[in-house]
Amino acid sequence: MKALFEDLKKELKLRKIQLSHQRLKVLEYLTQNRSHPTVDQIFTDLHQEMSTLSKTTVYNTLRVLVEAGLVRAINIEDHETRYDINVENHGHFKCESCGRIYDFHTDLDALACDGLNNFLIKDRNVYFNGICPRCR
Amino acid sequence: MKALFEDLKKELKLRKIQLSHQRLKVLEYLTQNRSHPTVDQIFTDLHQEMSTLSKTTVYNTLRVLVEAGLVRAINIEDHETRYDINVENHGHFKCESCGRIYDFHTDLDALACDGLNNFLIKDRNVYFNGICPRCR
DNA sequence: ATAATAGTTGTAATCATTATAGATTTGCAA
DNA sequence: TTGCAAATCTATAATGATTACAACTATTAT
Repeated sequence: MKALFEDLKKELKLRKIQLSHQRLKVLEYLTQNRSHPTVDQIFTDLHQEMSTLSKTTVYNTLRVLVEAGLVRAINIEDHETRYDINVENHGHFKCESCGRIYDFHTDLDALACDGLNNFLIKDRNVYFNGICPRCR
Repeated sequence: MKALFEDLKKELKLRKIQLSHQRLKVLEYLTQNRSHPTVDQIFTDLHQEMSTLSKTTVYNTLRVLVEAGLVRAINIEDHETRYDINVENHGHFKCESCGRIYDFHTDLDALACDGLNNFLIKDRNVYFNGICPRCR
């Protein structure tokens, strides 16, 4: 199911998280830009139409959204965190050549993992690296 | 199979990578400290016995070892890379409470992944987050 | 309406990592 | 062995993403 802006707004209301103008804009941006943007990309784009927006606010908002479980942080790259509105079960592939990050479907719950009895698993991430078809 | 220091040395020789004193020390450290140390931990510990060691050398050495495929970089945390001498098929679990990183066995190759036809997969990482048994 | 709380902003600080340049060591040929 | 080029190491400076902070603004509750 694609996460819809209106549904996400309801979700935030339910959790008693204030729907400020800035937060809604960031959330809307993420629903419209599913290419796993960085903070800088989000900030730069939104700054065009909201000249008073602060980068700190983008950081704060993303932290709130991640904590609320509406957004997923991707650390497939060592140096810069990316954000994904899609929190469903899926993996990420990063092309070493062009840097693009692709989603792929995979069933993480089906992944057998010995040695994690009695562990409380809250979050699962699968990151692959390699070369994408366009770059081969 | 546990990676043994002597075998790793041979592997480096085969690949024509110089076995400098510093590189061997870092490699030996990793075989003896399998708790996924950070650069800072490696540097601080080795600095005790090699007072002239530079942190830059630790960074350079780790890059060489990762490129040679002898060491795996772990980016389960956003802010600091950890290093693992174990490059076999396994996943990492990070406890949100105590910060410990656990290995767990899992067969990544068996992970079905739709949408990656024609992708050249070079590396697979699985990161889980949650609470470990000690902290529950 | 007013006070208290939450959110935003801009700047400064932090901190892991990388760049750089000079010093040292190593490998190899004469 | 000697000498030289290439590789490695070291110390310091620079970079750049993220966080801390303090003042300001908006929202909520009484």
